[in-house]
Amino acid sequence: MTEFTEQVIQIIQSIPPGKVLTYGKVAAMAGNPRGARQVARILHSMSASRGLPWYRVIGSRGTVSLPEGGGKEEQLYLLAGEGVESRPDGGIDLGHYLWNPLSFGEE
DNA sequence: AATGTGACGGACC
DNA sequence: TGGTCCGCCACAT
Repeated sequence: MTEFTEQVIQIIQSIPPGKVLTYGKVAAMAGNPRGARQVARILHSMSASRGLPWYRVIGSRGTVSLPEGGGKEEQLYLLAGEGVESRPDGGIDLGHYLWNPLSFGEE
């Protein structure tokens, strides 16, 4: 368990309902602006971990990376349940739902 | 030890 | 506006 991994998990758990973050943002906040793929890897690996709102993490353009039938619908459903409306094409309006961390930096 | 891959991102054409 | 290519990093073969 690296520090980066811990940070990523903390950050994801800190995302409030109704908001989302992109892989790149999470990676940057965790201290590695180039670690988007690692974030993805962690999510893929830790998705089993309960309490981890993996579905609040989406692509940099507000797109869900999961393929249809592979969890995409579930993710959109969960987000919709928190008020995050996705467009018919599955895209999400980042300008409206992207979480703007005011003061993150403890723990 | 070397090579290939991927829940990604950004630059280019 | 859309499709490709390249860079990054950890993990699996």
